[in-house]
Amino acid sequence: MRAALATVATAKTPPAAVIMQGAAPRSANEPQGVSLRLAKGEELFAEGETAEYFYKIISGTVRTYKLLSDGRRQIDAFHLAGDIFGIEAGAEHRFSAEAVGNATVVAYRRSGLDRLTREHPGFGQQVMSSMMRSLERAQDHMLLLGRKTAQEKIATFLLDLAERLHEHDHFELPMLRSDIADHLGLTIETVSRMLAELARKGLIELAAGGRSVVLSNKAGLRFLNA
Amino acid sequence: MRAALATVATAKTPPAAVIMQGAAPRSANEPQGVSLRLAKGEELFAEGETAEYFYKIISGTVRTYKLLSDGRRQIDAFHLAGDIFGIEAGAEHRFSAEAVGNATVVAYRRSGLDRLTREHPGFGQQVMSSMMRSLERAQDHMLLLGRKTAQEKIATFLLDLAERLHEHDHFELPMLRSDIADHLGLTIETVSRMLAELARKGLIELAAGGRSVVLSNKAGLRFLNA
DNA sequence: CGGCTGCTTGAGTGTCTTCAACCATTGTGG
DNA sequence: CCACAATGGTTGAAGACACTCAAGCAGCCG
Repeated sequence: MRAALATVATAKTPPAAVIMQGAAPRSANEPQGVSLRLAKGEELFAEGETAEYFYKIISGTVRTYKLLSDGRRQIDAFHLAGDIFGIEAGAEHRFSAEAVGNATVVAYRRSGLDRLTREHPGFGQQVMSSMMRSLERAQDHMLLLGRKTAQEKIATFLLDLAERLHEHDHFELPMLRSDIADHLGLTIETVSRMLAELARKGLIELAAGGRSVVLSNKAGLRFLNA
Repeated sequence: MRAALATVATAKTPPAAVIMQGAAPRSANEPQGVSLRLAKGEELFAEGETAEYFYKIISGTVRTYKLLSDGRRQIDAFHLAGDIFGIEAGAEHRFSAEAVGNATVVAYRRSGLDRLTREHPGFGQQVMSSMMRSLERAQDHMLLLGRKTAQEKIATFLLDLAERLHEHDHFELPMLRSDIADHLGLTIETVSRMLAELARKGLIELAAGGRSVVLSNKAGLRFLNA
């Protein structure tokens, strides 16, 4: 899935060529970063690579995931506009990251993080609280993965996504069924069936090849949220 | 499960009576805390409560967990000696915490955390890196919950526990089958069956009412770890 | 000794998966 | 401009893995 280096921006070498494409926002509280355009499916970094940068999403969606040796995949999170991800305690990235669709991100040098948070306290807050939120999301997700039924998983996922996209009751799914499946610990068939079932029950409406979702009965969905 | 307040120490009111019981270690880098003795099953705090303190384990094991409305439980982590837990981004605890067996912890006022990390930089590091480790553990655990088979879950769990207990190949399980089940997203019967199966295959040995475990073939277990 | 708690084991069931076919949409080349 | 391949999604039938229900066992404590 590593995108051809010939495309828009090469994820592996942010510097030079790309730095021109988009200037990073440079307010008082925001340090300088390098803007990157990612094509659909393009890889930002892979598990085990040295973590030189961490990232903030400007637009689009990025998935971070881990693989088992036989190819089973767990997507631990979808990162949306404004989210920060890729900060590591150790030297290496502990998961891989790819753009779900076309996306724009800003890359910040990890090496400068200490100094950076000192010089831009607001940004430091942002990084810290983003890590906290990651942890909280991970904890909620463990409950989902370990103890919720397929239907509850889908209901929770849709409600959560609507909120994070700042949409009330209608939005487009940025990701494929296979992404949703690997995020919720299901198969694509089960995802499809559960969506169909929620639609049959009148809790949601599906359209546009199953990518457009209307939450027609949020209370009903929340009930499934247990 | 909230322990009777008559027992050793009352988890809900650390101050006064308890502060005498054990003095917190007071090195240059470690701020003052209040030492608490917890009886088996005693509750430290509950989901939704105001987070006044966070904790560091001196001895024993503490489980943190979330519940669904119908009682389904997900134990997100077991905390062992040296671990720090209970730090929250918001005002409230986002999960509940109980002692698995008898345990000793030190409680630190959360309100002083900012100042605390400034005055005791070493301790600040400890808190930060402990949060990072929590996040990493959570990410690994999501992979386990979402994509591993029952047998793989048990193998991973045993290897991980041995490492964290600083044991090579023999240790006592501090927790019940029901705790293991709720941590791994299984039932107690499946936990029991998988342990029996690993024993039958010669990868582990069980004794002492199933609480004593010997890892007789770690390579074999690691293979199941995928 | 008897009752309690925790663990094990067996039989049957169900939820989700696997395997497979089919359909819809999109993009490409003749 | 249409044919056709490719990708993504749906639906059905069969199967498997883990769950539920149930009984029995072991260790522990009063």
